[in-house]
Amino acid sequence: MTEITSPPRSPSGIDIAEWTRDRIRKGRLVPGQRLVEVDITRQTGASRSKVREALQRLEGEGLVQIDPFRGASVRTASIEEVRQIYRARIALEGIAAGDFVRNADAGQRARLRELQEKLESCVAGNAPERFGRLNTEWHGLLVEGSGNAVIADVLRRLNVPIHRLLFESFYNADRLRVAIADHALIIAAIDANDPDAAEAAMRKHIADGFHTLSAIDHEVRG
Amino acid sequence: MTEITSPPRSPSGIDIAEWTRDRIRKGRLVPGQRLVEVDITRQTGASRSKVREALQRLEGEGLVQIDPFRGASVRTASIEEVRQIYRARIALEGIAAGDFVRNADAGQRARLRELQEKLESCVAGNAPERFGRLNTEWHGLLVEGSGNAVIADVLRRLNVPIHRLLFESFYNADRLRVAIADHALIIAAIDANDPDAAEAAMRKHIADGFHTLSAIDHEVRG
DNA sequence: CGACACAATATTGTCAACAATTTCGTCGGC
DNA sequence: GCCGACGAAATTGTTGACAATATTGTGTCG
Repeated sequence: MTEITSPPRSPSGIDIAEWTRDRIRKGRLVPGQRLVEVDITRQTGASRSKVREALQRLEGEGLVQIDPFRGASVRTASIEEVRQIYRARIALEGIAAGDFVRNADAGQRARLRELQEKLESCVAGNAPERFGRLNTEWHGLLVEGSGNAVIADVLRRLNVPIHRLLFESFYNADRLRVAIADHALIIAAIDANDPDAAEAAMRKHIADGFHTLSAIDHEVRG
Repeated sequence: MTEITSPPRSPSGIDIAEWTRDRIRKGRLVPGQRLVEVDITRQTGASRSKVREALQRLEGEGLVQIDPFRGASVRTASIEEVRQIYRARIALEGIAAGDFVRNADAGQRARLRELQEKLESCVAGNAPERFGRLNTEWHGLLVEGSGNAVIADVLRRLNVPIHRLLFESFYNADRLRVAIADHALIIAAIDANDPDAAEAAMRKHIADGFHTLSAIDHEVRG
């Protein structure tokens, strides 16, 4: 062996797919918005070929929709699709909670409790945005601790179309308190080393989250 | 209104992504195999740009892996990844079985029973390939009847990397009989209108499928 | 014979130009 | 004022050429 093989450096410039993904996540690009190739070209400095490849990739990931001769637009999730996504979340995060009990190490358990305390500190201060971020982190940590990268990846993708929704419900102080109580139940089941109880509690937590959402939606539209 | 708006016809030629996806599913392209752009160009008649866009899309779908300056190759699933995929299947097909009880109409229930009878006819004839196809259809119909297109889509993607594996286990006659018995249990739960029992039976069915697989793998490699 | 340097080839990365199609604005008729 | 025809602009579809990198082949030296 002569030399450490240098890691193959990426082709060049910034990754358009990542750039776009970020802007969708941050809410800078709203659902339904059209993604004009030349605009992205101007804003990123990349050529159209790269932009087109990135958009195709994003359609593969299910983030954007491409219509012939009409280009790409940020995919919109209908109410029915949101329901279906939540159903998938119930299944996946549920089993992940059970697997967290089975597989997570002490450090991950500790970090989960730390995050929980931070979440609790948001209740008094009424900080919904911060709560939303920490909540995302909490759920992410739980899935990570389950030791299943495939499920983690699927959940990341499923969450993108409903990213904004995940934050909106936390502007209601009651919802915050209920969510924290749910988390506490899940953590209790984890501490008791009871996978089934953890799974059941997580399922209930997410189902409640959806019900809160549909209530909001009903209010807004009705 | 002057004329029926003609559906926007697709740009041109065949869809490279679909063409490649098919060849992967059919086993014509094995995991790890490199996908050279020019080769696909020659075989499909498309230009390289379109091939590149298709490959990017397929990487977005998780079917292929693209390394800088080395191109695309059919993604290989490690044993650990297969385990994780099965864990996700347990969660998703489990909840789908429960939702089938809640949402499927009479026609879908009838078709499920029809397929089951066809599956049973394979046991005597010892037709593993046919059994594999019908089995895929059976599981597909169940998810379709659950009324959740999101879960159906996720499962389709998850199944691609393990497509061959799904067939291999059925070359064992015992496994065929066990699988059919599992299906019968699930159908019994459906007929009894018991979602929880259906979910539990489906979970067990898929978990058993994975155990059979790991046994085969152990045998082959050990 | 094996290891290394170096050239030749194969393959991927990038870009700009042109063609096809949609979208938008304008104008005339009723 | 509304509707359609029609042309201009905007946008996407497609292709080919060239640059950068990796892979393979070859010959020389020890």
